[in-house]
Amino acid sequence: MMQQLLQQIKQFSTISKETEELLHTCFEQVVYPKNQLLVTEGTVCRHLYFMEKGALRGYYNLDGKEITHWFGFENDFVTSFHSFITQEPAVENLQLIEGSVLWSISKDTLNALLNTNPEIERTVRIAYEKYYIRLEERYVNAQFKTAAERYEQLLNESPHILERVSLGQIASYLGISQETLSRIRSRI
Amino acid sequence: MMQQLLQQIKQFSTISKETEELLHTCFEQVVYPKNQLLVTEGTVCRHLYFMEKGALRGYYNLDGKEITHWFGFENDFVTSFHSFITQEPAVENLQLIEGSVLWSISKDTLNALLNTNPEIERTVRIAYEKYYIRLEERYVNAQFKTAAERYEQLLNESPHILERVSLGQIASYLGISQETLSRIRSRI
DNA sequence: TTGGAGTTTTGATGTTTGTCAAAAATTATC
DNA sequence: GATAATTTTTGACAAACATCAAAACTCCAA
Repeated sequence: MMQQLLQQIKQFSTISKETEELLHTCFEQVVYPKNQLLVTEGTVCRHLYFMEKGALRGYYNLDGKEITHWFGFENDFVTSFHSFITQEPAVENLQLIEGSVLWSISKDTLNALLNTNPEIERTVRIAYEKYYIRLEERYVNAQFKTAAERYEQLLNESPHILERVSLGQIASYLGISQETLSRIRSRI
Repeated sequence: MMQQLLQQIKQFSTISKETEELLHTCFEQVVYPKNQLLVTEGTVCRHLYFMEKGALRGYYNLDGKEITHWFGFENDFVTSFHSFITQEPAVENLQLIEGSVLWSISKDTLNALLNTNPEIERTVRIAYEKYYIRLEERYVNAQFKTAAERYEQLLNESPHILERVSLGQIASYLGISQETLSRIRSRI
């Protein structure tokens, strides 16, 4: 039932049968429709989610425009990390862009797990390592490549994104205007 | 002697006297002159460093140009994180831009600590949380703010960087040409 | 199947930033 | 303290990208 989540966790670090049982009691399945907001700007995010199926975008408002700064898909752990970690109000919104199946765990429950189970502490530590270097890569791309290069990289490495997300949101994610992205596409 | 390092560690998570003793035996002080390379592109980075005093930059080569993508200063843990975590060859160089005092721990030693001491696992997990949200913020700035905004933010939040790093390196860090940065400065 | 909302493309024009070259200022070295 | 090396600034022009407006395309619901 939550095989997919457990499989993903085991990719970070092996866990015992007992820990596996424990996790079963701590995650709760939630199913939400397209456009549902998972996290809302200004409110504290108290849950971490594992995305079993579906897609979402993180965006924030700048001068009346929505800036999409990341996407989440199958097998991603998603939340407003800043808010979830610090328990300060989120500065971003997380919106489902497809009807989605998620597994939810609260901050309190996760903290209790971290306090009592070293295997989980280890798993989370390793997960952060992976997410850190993934973000680092994204940062270098964002800062030091041209719009066309960033688009081509997306095309090569994450073609699924392009099929599931509107052009305007991808342009925003790449940090360029929709018109510029359209022109880049027409000349590739 | 390594008070500064221990103090920084305790900001992440409290540790017992025994763990503190243990850490004493695992970190080694190193002193390097300005311009020394701490990590070299193409070689695997086997050490994590804590910077007690000094400054460094991370850069990589792109089309014959050196792109500086981050700086490290006092109280930062520094390494080529991608290489240190994956033990694959580094794609970047870390160069001291001042004579520096660092505390070094090898990947093997750290792994041994992580395997035997849950307090350290916890501390590292929390350190990653902090470093993750710090990087996330840097990412959003890089992608969605103008060059002038990024410079002003640097001016407000990290004026020490500007005093210790050359204009060319700051321009590179901001993702703009040196000439553009010079012009931004002249009109502020 | 058709009207309309939403999305994508195209055109014209302006702004920002990059590049190349040279001058000015600063710093290092003897 | 004079000279060389490096860093920073300035100028002229080119390229990349944004903005505004309108046209073309998609897609779904009545």
